[in-house]
Amino acid sequence: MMNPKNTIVCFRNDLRLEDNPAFLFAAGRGGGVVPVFIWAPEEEGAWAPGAASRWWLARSLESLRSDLNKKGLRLIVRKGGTVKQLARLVREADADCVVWNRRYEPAARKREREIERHFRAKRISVLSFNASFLYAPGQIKTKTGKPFQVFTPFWNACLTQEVSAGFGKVPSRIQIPLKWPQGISPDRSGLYPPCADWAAKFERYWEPGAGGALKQLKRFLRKGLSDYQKGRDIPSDPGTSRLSPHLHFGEISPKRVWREVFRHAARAKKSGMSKTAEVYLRQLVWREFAGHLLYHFPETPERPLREKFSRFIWREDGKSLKAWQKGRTGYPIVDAGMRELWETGWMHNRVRMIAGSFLVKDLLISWTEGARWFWDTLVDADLANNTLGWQWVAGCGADAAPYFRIFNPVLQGERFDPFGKYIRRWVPELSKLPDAWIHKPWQAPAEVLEAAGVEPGKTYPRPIADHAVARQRALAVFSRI
DNA sequence: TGAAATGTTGGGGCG
DNA sequence: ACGCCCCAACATTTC
Repeated sequence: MMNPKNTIVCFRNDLRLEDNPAFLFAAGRGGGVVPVFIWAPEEEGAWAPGAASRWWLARSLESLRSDLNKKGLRLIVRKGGTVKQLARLVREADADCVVWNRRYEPAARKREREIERHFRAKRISVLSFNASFLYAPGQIKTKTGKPFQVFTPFWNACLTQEVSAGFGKVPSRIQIPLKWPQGISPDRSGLYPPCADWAAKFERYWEPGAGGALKQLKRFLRKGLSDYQKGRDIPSDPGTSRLSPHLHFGEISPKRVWREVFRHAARAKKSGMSKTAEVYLRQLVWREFAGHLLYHFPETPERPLREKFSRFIWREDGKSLKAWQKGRTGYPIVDAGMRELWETGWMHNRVRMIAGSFLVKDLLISWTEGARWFWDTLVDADLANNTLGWQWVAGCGADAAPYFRIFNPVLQGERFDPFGKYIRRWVPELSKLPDAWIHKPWQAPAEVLEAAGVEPGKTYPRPIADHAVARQRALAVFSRI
């Protein structure tokens, strides 16, 4: 057999070297390895990466580039037209094989089929792998072969299947191609968001890249996991894993997370899966469920899964939408969440549900507006997770909250932020209010407000909707479906 | 991965 | 000592 020529590894949402099947395949194949990243947002349809995602991506690519350099490899960044660029790279790098890890979003799958068709016709081998899920989308099915639409049976079905082992260590020596194709630097590719000031703040909160992902996992295992069941619901505490952006960009593999959580919990508990580990792993499988649903129902980013909701008439209310986006609804827990999002590119999941419920049920504004805003501002923006989350809140998706499940922002605040720690951090103009009023400043006596320096309507907005009234309205409107 | 309305129970104040 | 009422506290139903 002839010696293999060079192999192109097309990086996508798998920005790591460990546990990366496409990269490991290329490294083990014998020829030189040519790592490339092609920036082609115009190929993502309506869902080109948002501003926060682009900030993360640019930083993560720098990290990947540096990790590759340590192996003597370069990262070739190209812009525009994935098929065209890959075809050029194959010629310029003298390659006979193109490999990648699959993405499962509808637009990405379409692109991958084009790549396969193009190269098969040219006798270039193409090979792709699942690196982003524990179970490849499409793998988990009901007994009748249909996709699950309820989480718990999906979870049970997952548990009957072994999570396959990871993909092994990166070899210490990787063959380098004789000549490198030209690339551009990521900052010339248009990745950086237009408003750099806004994204600059993110530097304080995140470390994109495989190194940062691993650090975050270790931190979570050390500090968050043992009290996860309670801690995950307290938005003022660092009780959640905060792995979502790292997982989205594939800086760490879910298999590795699964393995390490399992091992850590087993060591602490002698045998079996401890309760707290199970609660976390369930969350990880919610991510699987989201990927699975988007795979089987590719139209759901734009349309409700449950048909009946298509004819629901949402309110058009630009003013309220703006107030929600800016964290000026007058409901402290909602505003704190929206401001945390704007400041850090992330929001605690408990607060995502509260803020989402407020938009959809209290304001009767379409979940797609919420999804669009999150898409642009979240560093962990992920089409599958975002779609599932918003359809869940609106009650129009799989295993969704029933229409009458409406969050009361005051009660939720009092239950999950009893001492107002989260509010005081993100809504500082209320910080001097006593705990008893911090979640409902409009009810506070005048002297309390004055002592705290709060002037309703001036220093902090009055509620833009009366929750009790809004709840009745939502019940009336939703019950018609 | 709610909240409000409604129903039930049991202790204690009081005539 | 007894029955009546009030109302927390908890449970169940309804939206």
